[in-house]
Amino acid sequence: MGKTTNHSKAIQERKRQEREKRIQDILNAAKRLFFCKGYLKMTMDDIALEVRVSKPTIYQFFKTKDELFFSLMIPASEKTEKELGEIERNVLDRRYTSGSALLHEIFQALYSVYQADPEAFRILQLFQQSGMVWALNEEVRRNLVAKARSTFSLGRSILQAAMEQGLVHRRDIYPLNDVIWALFVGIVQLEDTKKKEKGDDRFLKPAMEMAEHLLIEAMATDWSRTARLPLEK
Amino acid sequence: MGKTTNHSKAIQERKRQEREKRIQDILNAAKRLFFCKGYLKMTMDDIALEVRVSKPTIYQFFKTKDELFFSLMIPASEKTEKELGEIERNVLDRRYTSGSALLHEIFQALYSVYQADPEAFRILQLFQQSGMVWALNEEVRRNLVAKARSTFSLGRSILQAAMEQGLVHRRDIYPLNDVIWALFVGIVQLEDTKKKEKGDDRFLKPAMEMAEHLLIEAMATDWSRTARLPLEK
Amino acid sequence: MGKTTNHSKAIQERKRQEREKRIQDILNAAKRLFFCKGYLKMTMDDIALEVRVSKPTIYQFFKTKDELFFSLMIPASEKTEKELGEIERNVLDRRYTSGSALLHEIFQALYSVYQADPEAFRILQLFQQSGMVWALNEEVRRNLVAKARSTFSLGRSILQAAMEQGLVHRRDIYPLNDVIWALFVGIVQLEDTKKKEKGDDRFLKPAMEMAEHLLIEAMATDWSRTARLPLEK
Amino acid sequence: MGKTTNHSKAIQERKRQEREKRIQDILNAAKRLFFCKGYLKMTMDDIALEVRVSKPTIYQFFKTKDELFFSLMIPASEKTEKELGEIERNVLDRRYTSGSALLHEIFQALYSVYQADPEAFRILQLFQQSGMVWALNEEVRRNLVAKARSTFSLGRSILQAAMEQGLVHRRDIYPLNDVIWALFVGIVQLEDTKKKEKGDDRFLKPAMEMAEHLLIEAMATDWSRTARLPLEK
DNA sequence: AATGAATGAGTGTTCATTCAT
DNA sequence: CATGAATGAACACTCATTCAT
Repeated sequence: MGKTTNHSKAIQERKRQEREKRIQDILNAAKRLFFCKGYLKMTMDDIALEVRVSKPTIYQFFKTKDELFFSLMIPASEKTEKELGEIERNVLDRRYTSGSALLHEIFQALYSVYQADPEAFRILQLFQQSGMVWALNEEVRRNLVAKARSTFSLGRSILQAAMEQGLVHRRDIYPLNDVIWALFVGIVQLEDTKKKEKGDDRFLKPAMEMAEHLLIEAMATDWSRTARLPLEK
Repeated sequence: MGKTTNHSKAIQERKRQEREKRIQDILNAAKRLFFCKGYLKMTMDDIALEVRVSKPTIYQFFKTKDELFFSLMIPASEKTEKELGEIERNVLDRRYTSGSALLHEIFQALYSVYQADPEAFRILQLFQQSGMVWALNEEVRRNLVAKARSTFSLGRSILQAAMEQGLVHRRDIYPLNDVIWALFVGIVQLEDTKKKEKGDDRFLKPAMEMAEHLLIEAMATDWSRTARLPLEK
Repeated sequence: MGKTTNHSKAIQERKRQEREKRIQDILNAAKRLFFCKGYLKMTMDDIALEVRVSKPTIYQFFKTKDELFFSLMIPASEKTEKELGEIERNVLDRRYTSGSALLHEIFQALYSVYQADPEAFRILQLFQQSGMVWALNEEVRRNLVAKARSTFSLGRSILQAAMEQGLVHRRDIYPLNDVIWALFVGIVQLEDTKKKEKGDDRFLKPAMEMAEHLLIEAMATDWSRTARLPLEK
Repeated sequence: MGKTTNHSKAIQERKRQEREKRIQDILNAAKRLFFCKGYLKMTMDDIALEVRVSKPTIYQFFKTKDELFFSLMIPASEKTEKELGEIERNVLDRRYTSGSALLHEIFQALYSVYQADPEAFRILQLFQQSGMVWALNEEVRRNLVAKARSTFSLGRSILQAAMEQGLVHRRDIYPLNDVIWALFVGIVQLEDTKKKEKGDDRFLKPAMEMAEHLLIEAMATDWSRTARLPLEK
């Protein structure tokens, strides 16, 4: 009997893995197609064809097209939360000795999220910005909005602590947080547009570095007076 | 005979006006619907229903859906060009005595474009960012891309002159220009998303001001050393 | 008063002529377009554009699209009737001394109708054969059918007389008449198809001559025994 | 296990058959409607309604309306080729001892194609003659034109051999071939028109026989001198 | 008489989603 | 589980025809 159990356990495990793999295949295909054709122009047929699976099979894993696309965004969303959560912990533990170091880390965090899964990141943006969010199920949407809220809250918390520790100049936290986020997102989008047009993304990195520099100059207490001159050629 | 002429002239004039008005009505409805439902989800039927006109009537004025939507973007695009063009002329004429004044003016310009027609502005962004540009006619798209290019080129030209005149710190112009534009666009989008969620836009102004402040601090030569402290509460 | 009358008469006359010309222009444009695009694919807009007249103006002269196209066929139809009528009169007057002469004349008649207005001739065929006739008004259709009937009746009458005069071998008149007509029409259509494909109509004439030859050989009493051999190379 | 295999095989077979039947139903409905309304006036809705199937179901089997209608013509086209091919083989094998026998066979062949599927035959004609061919896909059209070319070539080949064997009088092969084809097609069309008008096709057979007779008289070497008189009543 | 503008009623085609097997 | 087949509901775009002027 033990044997049987082990055997069937092993089988079950294999099945689970296959299932997992199938789901991943579908998500990857969906992601790829999302960028070739856009959300509305890409069809379930397209995905099914790409994964070489029948359409109903996709519906076995995802109740609707919307849900499928929501699933695309989860990893990026969670990684953002994780990365910012870590920075928050660090700043609350007073691990940063300068504003520039902190800001660098924040930018690194956001950038690493983007790097880890650029497409997921852009999907997240696009969904939010294009109003597609409103086409989603109530449930799916609430989830998405909750995640976004939590991310923003994390950002404010970090800034709050940083100001209290004198790492960055004091400012109104709400708009400051918005501006940092907007700056990052704006660059990603702009460079994304360029990439689509010109086919290369060599502009993203310099823009990111420039953004980080400007932000540090404007915000970090350790930078303002001393280290400026070398930057000017 | 003079009477007749006047009469028919008057009639023609009225007809022209009615035509113009009808076009405006269509454009307005399209704009509104664009934000309720998005480009692809909104149909020509929707528009026709809203304007209380038959579908073919719309096709009398706009050859295709694409063309209709392109028409939506023209005013914002042209206003941007005009405003930045003026600033360029001013900076070439050395009318600005400080970097902060120039940067303030740039932000004002962009902001005024946005204010004049917030929806058109967002459409412009959305089209570019969502890849819908690629669904447009070759001709329409080329036009759009050309406009964007010209705007960016204008921005770089302004920065170039400003650096040469010592108004702003020297930096690599390309990414700097990108970052400024991205910052502005990012804020508009972010606040736009918020607005959709919460229904008010009281967050836009503070974010804009914050962005301007940060930019001036980081870029303007007249600000760096002296005027910082008062800003910190 | 006489003067006035003359004057206004002249004006009326001019107007009538202009009207006539306009109608001709419309018919010509319609004919041309009919062959470029086919009946259903060609639109009233197309015609209006080609004649540089507004659409309602066309409706002033032709109640419906159908009527317009019916008008296209009238001349060919009438010419056929006239030509065959003349041959009938000749044969009844015993003007033909040989079957070959008569058959040659019949073929000449049909061919001349075709030559006079090849497009009208083909329209006539196409309408009949494609079943478009059934889309026409009852009235218009009846007219068309009546014309066709009269043409066929004329043909039979000619054959009848020719047989009685010993010009052609005796045969069942109904199918014979049909076969002659079918042969002629079949050639026109076949060569028409070829022309569309290859762009030249140099095949029509030889085919016609061949058809005439064969018909004469098979039908004419004056040919059967004697004149065959020279035809064989 | 054998059972299972058999079972699933049987199921698959049944499914294939049902599919085949559905396709046939669609083709039949299309054919019928083609003659009621013509190609352009008949809609996919009409067909769907007739087959009592939803429109998308039709699109599962036929990519476009064009393709559907092209499919209508294939059988007739292929049967023509097959029948003429057989005759060609026979004549090359010197199986025919008289021109009249050969010509009779040719007419029989064409007539049998027509009989097997009169509507398909007429569609073939109509498409070619109405210029609808030009509305088809490049690919579909090329296919059609190729088939037609091959049929004509076959006809010429037969005539060539027949002349060389002294079965028929020597003539210019190209126009002769055209004339035979035109005669046959012309009769079908003419009688088709009559049928539509009067509702019966009792005129087709006599006309066909008359055509065959005339052709044999004019062409066959074995007929010319002797057997004529009995034909005359 | 002539026309600019308007429209009702289609067209072919697509797609997310659901069953029956 | 997986799938072939089916479909309701749209959608962009067209066209013959009619008014108001």
